[in-house]
Amino acid sequence: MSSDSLPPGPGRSGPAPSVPAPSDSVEAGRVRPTIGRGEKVRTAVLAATLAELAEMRYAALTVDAVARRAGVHKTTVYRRWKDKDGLIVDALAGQIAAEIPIPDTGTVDGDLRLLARGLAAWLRGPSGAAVLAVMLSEAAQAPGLAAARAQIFDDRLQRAEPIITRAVERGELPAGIDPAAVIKAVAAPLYFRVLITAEPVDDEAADRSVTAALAAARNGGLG
Amino acid sequence: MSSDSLPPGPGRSGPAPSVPAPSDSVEAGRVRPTIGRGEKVRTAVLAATLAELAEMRYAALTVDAVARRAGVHKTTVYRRWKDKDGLIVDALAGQIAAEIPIPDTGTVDGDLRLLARGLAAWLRGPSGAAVLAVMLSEAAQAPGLAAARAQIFDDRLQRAEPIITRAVERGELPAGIDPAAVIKAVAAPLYFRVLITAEPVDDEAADRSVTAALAAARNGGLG
DNA sequence: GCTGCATCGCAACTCGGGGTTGCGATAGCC
DNA sequence: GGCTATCGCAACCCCGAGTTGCGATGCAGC
Repeated sequence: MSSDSLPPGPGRSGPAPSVPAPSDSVEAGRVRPTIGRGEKVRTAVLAATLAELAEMRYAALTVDAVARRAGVHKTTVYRRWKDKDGLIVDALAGQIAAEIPIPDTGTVDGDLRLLARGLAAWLRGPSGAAVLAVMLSEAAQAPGLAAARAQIFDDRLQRAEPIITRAVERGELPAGIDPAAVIKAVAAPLYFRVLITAEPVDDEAADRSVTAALAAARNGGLG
Repeated sequence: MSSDSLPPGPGRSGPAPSVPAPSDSVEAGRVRPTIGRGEKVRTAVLAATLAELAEMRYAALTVDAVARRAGVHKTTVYRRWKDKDGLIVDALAGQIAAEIPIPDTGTVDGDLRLLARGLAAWLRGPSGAAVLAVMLSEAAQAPGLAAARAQIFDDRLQRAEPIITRAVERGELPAGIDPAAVIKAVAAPLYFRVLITAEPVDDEAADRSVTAALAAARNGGLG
């Protein structure tokens, strides 16, 4: 399956192998930056992958369709990415960076409300759909994806926790509360709606989840 | 390669049509006067499907493997079920009947705690894994599965709501509360753990979700 | 026990998607 | 304008979803 497909990042430099050795994973070890044609192909294919993925049907995604959509030949895709999983992981890696904004309005209510609405919007959008489609597909077994999964949710959680710690400092929430538990309590109903009940994930749903989470948090239900 | 987890067993599912209609909806085109050999094949294939489903991911399930496991030829499977999706829907229809018990202990706390623990056990077990694997796969687009999904979760929800209405009558929870919201507040964190954070879904997690849901419910967070 | 019919086993097939290979065409950089 | 990496292309392999025709067999009823 997929194996390592690390996002290239800003600085990469592959030493020798002109002909991609098998260890030359996905596309990280490009010999030269090749900013000309190569990068254009790369972004086009990645965008096409996300577009196909946004249709929420992971298994229905064919490499040939992605290639055609990107105006590229199937072989070219396989020359740059090890396999379908690698391509998807790489495409999603870009989406992971597009984080949900962590607000700082001065009150927990405001912060959580904005956070929840941001999460709801993300879940509603093509990016969230694509990430969820892959995360919950059988491809989630792939090691690269397991890491990406942790990267998405844990990092996102960690970035949101200051909302709660600030609230505790302000006296809005009781000390001894578990920040992560509060964030999860906000997020869980929204994921639940998307994945299980197929109810709409709108601002109203976001607000309700915040209300419930705060009610629980203020009365010892969390932490 | 672990052994089959769900043998048809000495339990139910005799010749009596305990699960009558839903199966026929899938392969309605076929007349079925067969009660002798046919039923044995049917239960064997269905059990094999569940077993494969529980230990593998959805997309890795091959009809050939199911047939071999059931001691049957692939053609026979296709003669009884329209396609792979139909087979899976049918297999899961039997699992839907295996409900999570709805307790009645006399207190909301007790009821919800048992309910949550039952749900957690189901999510942990092969049946829950199989249902979730299919529900969240691309097969969820299939019309039969959309119906099955609603059947599973909505019916289950409706059966659990009396827990809350009883609690309101006893004065344990404020009137005007939304019973469905409370049940969902109990369930959502457990699904969240299974699907997103991959945290264990044990009795402790179940209890925590109940505590949070009740804290929210008693303080106007739900309803 | 024997026969008739439904069902099952089997092999051989089509179709499509994943993934590979060799070669020729081309576009970018120097 | 040349050099070389990259791309397009066609042809190929492998495997799993479904299909088909035919022969074998189990299960009635007699």
